[in-house]
Amino acid sequence: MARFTAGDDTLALEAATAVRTAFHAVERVRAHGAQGRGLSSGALDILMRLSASADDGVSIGDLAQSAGVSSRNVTGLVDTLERDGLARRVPDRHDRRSVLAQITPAGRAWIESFRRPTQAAMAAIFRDFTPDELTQLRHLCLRLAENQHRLSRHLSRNDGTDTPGRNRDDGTDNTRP
Amino acid sequence: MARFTAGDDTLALEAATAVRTAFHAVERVRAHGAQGRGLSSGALDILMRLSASADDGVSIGDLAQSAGVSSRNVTGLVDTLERDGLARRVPDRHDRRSVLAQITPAGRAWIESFRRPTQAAMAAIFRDFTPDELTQLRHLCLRLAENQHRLSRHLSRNDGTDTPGRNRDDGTDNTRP
DNA sequence: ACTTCATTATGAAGGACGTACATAAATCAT
DNA sequence: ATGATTTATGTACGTCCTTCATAATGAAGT
Repeated sequence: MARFTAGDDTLALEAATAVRTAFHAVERVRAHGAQGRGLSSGALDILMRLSASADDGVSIGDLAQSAGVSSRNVTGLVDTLERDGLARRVPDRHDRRSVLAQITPAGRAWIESFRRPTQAAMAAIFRDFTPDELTQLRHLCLRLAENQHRLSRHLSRNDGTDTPGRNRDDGTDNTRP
Repeated sequence: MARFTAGDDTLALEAATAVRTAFHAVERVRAHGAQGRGLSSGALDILMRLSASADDGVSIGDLAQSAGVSSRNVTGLVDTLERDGLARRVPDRHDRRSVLAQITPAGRAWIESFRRPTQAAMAAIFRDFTPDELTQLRHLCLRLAENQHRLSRHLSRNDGTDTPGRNRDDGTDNTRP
């Protein structure tokens, strides 16, 4: 399905479209699996990152950078998690501007109980994928993300605006007018 | 990045997260490439499908089914395309309930001029992917989508509600309370 | 010490996607 | 002919994500 045009350089476009379709597919199944549990995909992403990180928390900016979204967005997602008691905010004792987000015990419990149905859903959607194929898919996707990161860094560096400054950017186009 | 927990059954979860990240990466680059052109990802998806289909148009429902989203959503996206003059609605002479969406010459022109910058962007984000890897990625993603489709069909069939009817569903959970 | 610039998180506003439910028109089934 | 079903869409809503503006804090130069 969706062959679109028959070119040879269309390969990348087709792959991109396929990634989009796959994302929607995963999202749909995940939403169904976590039904009632009511954590949306963005919030879940952040919660997983918190769960994987050190216990003293991660700053909003670092979360934004690793998730590849704007920091404003992460603020909102952490709001959601905090409202549900799955995460908390603590001040950063080294930089009082910064806010560290931590996962709470309730958050860990949530993940634990969330693991089973979600993994069932994932097992279903990844039916007859071999472990090799899984790792391959994961590897390709992460390379994609890495390329994007490098690319956006490159773009934001010489994008006309002659900001010679540091610009340790998070991959977001926040620098554009 | 994002190893999360060290299990063996976590592989699927990691792959799913990677797909999500890859999707965001592609979206970001695509948005940058089409900057000013202002077609959002959903609308673009529909436009591509229209461009690939027969000239007499595709019904809203068929579009929804193939794109894997609700038909209401497609209605909105076609609204957008129509407002921009890239698509038009024509009545279906065989079924007067149905509405066929067609791509307009302006739509084709848009795609033509959109092809170059977007392919440049895609080439950039797929840097150092071999053609084999591209097709592999595409293949894996489409298998994912196919699994989801089958899965949701299966779920909606015996989901408690004893609708013995035909239920030629589009993969959406429209049947749920 | 004071000023100036950079960064951090967040408030405010908005666009887009996507969903569920309800509705009108048209078709199908009996 | 009557009732059920399908089709698209109106209405209402939630979430994600963005940009711009702002207050608090840090860093650095004079």
